[in-house]
Amino acid sequence: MITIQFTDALVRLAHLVQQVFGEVSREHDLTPQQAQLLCLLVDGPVGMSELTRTLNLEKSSLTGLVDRAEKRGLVVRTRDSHDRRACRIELTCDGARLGVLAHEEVARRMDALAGELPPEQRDLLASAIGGILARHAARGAATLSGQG
Amino acid sequence: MITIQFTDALVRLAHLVQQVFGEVSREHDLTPQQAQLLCLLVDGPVGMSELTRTLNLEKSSLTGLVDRAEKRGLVVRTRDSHDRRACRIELTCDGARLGVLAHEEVARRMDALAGELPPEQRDLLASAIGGILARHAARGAATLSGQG
DNA sequence: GAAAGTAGTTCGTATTGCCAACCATTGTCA
DNA sequence: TGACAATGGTTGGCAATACGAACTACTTTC
Repeated sequence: MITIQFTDALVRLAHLVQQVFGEVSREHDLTPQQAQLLCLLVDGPVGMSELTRTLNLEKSSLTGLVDRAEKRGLVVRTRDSHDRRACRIELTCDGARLGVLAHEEVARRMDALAGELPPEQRDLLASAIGGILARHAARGAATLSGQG
Repeated sequence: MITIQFTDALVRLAHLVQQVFGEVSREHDLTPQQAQLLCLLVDGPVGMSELTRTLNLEKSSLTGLVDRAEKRGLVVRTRDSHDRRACRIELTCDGARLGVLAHEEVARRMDALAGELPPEQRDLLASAIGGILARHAARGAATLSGQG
């Protein structure tokens, strides 16, 4: 097994994921960003502010992304009943269909790529990544509360 | 330990890497794409065609990226001595400095995020990713030779 | 009830990325 | 040798992406 530098491995992996995501998006006539947005919304409507955090985007960038998705009939803006400034982004039927399709297809391909890994390595990989993500989340929270 | 879906884990990890890369780039007044380009060139000059494959970009997109990087004095185009159509993209001193800096800083942060992992998990992660990348490379080669 | 904060939008600008069309050079092969 | 395909890059036009600053509208705080 070739041993590559740890960081390089992560960076290349990220690049690979981007690539798979891009291919799948294109096959469904979506931009990668739109596909990402749809995938994020399959579990239910989300507000703009939360989306900017999840997608790590400036709010004006998100406005544009949602505008274009709405124009294509993939999502709709619904007013939030508790806060009249806020809105919730919700999938249309079309959007939901595409979101699920794209998500499944990406999962299928990533699974195919990881298919050779023995199951226990696979689980370990998932949990190791879970640890990294958790650490990053904690780090982010600490930074926000002034410990950075 | 929270168990997340395998694909989701990979996608989120990719997203995290993107984020770190973006932060570091910005701190050095680079766009993520420029930083990526510089990092790719630290080992020596590379031709446009090879770069399109590595970066998974259309050739015209790469022309633009290199144009802007050249305008900023980060890289230069040198003619290839064996093929008068081709050129090699080479770092300037400035570009090399920034490329190394960015690469080191990204590595530092990824290491920090992975720091809590026990060493054996870390190695496993690296080699598992290596396997995935190798599989993808093989798959790509097979596709190119008509077995896709 | 004024001031400060939060949720989103608008506007202007640079970058990214694709495609089709193109030029120049190199390779093929009849 | 000389046409013709293939390869390496560029150009031009276009849509999408992303940022920052300025703005509106609503909510919270004091």
